[in-house]
Amino acid sequence: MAQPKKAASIWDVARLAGVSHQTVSRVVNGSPRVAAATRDKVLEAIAELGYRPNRLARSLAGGAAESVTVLTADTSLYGPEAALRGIEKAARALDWSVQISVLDPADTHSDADIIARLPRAGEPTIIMAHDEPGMRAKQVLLDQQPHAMVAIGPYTAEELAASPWLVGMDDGKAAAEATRYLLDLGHTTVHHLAIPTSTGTFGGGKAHRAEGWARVLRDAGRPVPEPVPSGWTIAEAFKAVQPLVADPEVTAILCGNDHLALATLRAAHLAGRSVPGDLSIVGFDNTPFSAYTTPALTTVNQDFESVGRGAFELLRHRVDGSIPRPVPGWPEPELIVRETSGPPSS
Amino acid sequence: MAQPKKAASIWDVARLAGVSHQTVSRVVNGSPRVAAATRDKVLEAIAELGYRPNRLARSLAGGAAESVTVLTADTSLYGPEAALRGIEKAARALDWSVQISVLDPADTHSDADIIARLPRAGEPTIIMAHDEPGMRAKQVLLDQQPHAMVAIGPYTAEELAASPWLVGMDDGKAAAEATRYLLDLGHTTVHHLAIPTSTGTFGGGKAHRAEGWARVLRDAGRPVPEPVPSGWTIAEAFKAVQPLVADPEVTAILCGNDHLALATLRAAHLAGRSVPGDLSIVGFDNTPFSAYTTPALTTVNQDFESVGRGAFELLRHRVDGSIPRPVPGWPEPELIVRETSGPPSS
DNA sequence: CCGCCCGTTGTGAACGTTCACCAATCTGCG
DNA sequence: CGCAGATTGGTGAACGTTCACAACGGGCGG
Repeated sequence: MAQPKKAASIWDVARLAGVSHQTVSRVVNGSPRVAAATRDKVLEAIAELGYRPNRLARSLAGGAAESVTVLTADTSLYGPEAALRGIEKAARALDWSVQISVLDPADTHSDADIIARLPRAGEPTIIMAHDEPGMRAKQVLLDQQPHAMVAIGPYTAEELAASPWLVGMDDGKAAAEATRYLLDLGHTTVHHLAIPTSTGTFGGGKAHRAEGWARVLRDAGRPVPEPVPSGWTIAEAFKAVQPLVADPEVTAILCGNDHLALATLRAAHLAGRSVPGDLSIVGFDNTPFSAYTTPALTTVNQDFESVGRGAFELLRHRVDGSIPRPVPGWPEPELIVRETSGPPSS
Repeated sequence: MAQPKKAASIWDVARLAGVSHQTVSRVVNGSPRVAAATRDKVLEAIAELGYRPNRLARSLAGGAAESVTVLTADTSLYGPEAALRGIEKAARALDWSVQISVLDPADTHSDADIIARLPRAGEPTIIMAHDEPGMRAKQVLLDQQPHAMVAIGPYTAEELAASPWLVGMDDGKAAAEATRYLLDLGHTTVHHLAIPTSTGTFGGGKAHRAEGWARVLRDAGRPVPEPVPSGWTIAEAFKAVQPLVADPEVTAILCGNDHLALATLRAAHLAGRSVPGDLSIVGFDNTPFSAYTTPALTTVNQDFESVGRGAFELLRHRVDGSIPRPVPGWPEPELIVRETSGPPSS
């Protein structure tokens, strides 16, 4: 076995089993309208030749897609990486193949560039990119193949209910919870080190982290400090957060994700401010390392892997109406209090 | 534009341009044997219809593959994740598509399972999995399609030279360098918190981290303590390393990667041992967070992204002989001394 | 002025599968 | 014993592309 010969096709199996190619196709696809005896013959031939159906030909001939393309902004971020993992797992369980395509802002200027990135028209696609090219890609897909796309992102329950192609969690609510927690601890206000958003440094939907944070402060009648914009990398965050940690008035910082929180922790340490004594720091995402920093990060747990799985299920439903619409089921974001948060020093 | 109509095919373009489908094919593939006037007509038709070649049909018809499958163990590990990023970037630049397939030990028992995981026979594949199913997958591929596969892993320069389908770095050498550094600092010996390997807790090739570590100790005539096996997760590492940090005799620990090092750092902190005063800790990989822990991790930098790019280039060369064999070009692993290492307290 | 060759274009057959239909063979019932 | 209806199987045409080869036209050498 295992010659470098050409792979067996459906015709080879048919010849060996003494049936037509169509019968083989039926057996392979588990059609009920084939006699048991015939099925056995075919199965035997399949085993003998080591036949495996050719995905390409299958899709070409208009069969089921059995393939997803994941359009993502950056696989080095924890969120997308975890969601991708969830998608891949779910896809693998059903024997779908997963394509990945990174939407680099550097070479994604026009809609044409985005269209060119799509492997083929109608290819089922999950998009998780909240930056500018990502939003544009979403729009393009929505125009071209709304039935074969799903977008992952931070959305409120209402937004999710309104758009059947959306999947995600309400980051705003989670950020609000974290902010309220810090306020309850006795902090006068909470500062925010923000991740980049699609529309600049601030804003986006109501479900964005910065929005939830600002909402709580406003509702509580507290001053709403200007959020400090950071890039995605820890190095950028470290630089951006300097003025914040240097300011003794600042007693609590809500960070856009755990990487930014780590940078903040480090910056605070170097600035000689004790955490949580002088300064409380709260992260976002519950990235695996966050339980093991010193002190351990207080953060908001997010089950991105489940969201990824949910996105895949929804996509399947949309692309093939016969599958029941999945009920979005994953844990709500949840604040995990560890060691970087506490009451202000007085 | 952007109707949900069916995508234009090569025939549609041909009809509109008033030429044959083959001529369109020639234009699309940049064949030189097409008159300029004809080419323009075709190009115009292409633009008007928004035609994009169908990858599936192209591969089916025996054209160039333009597609790689990455077989990996776990995308949540920094190494594979970074290498995948490198592969994806290189592939995207050439407009290849990237498929990803995770080799889960849980559902990869027999060779048949592995074969089933390959999208189609002859599909160019890069494999980066050093665990048991990974090794088996490598063997299967080597038997079936040696010309269309490349494996990434820790290999010595000799191993790399001997096997034209191998790509990687000599982790053993890097580990040796780190160990020697600790010895030079004055430590009597160095302990090792080891990542899982293909063959159990220890061993594998000469280029494995644990091998390089042990070699240096032996050569220096130092006691070679039993390496402490850890799983891949930080939680597992944290548990596994407890006896090590509790033992006052232990003054230096080389960790199999930065995640294990972070766990060790945390464990040492909780055990009341100061770092680097009582205990030196050295990590591996220079994971992005490692410069921002407190104290900052001394570690070994690895340019996995470049390795990934190199693997892709090699694969291209192997699958299409006309491309020049790439010279493996990426930075050697390099020790980065930060704050977690120092002389023993004595 | 004829034939040859080159540059250019067209024709037909793959590739491996599914889909829509049609044909043959059984079953059971009147 | 015949016939409707179910059950099972086969046939041919798609899908969108490339490959191998044949055909057309014009320029050039003899």
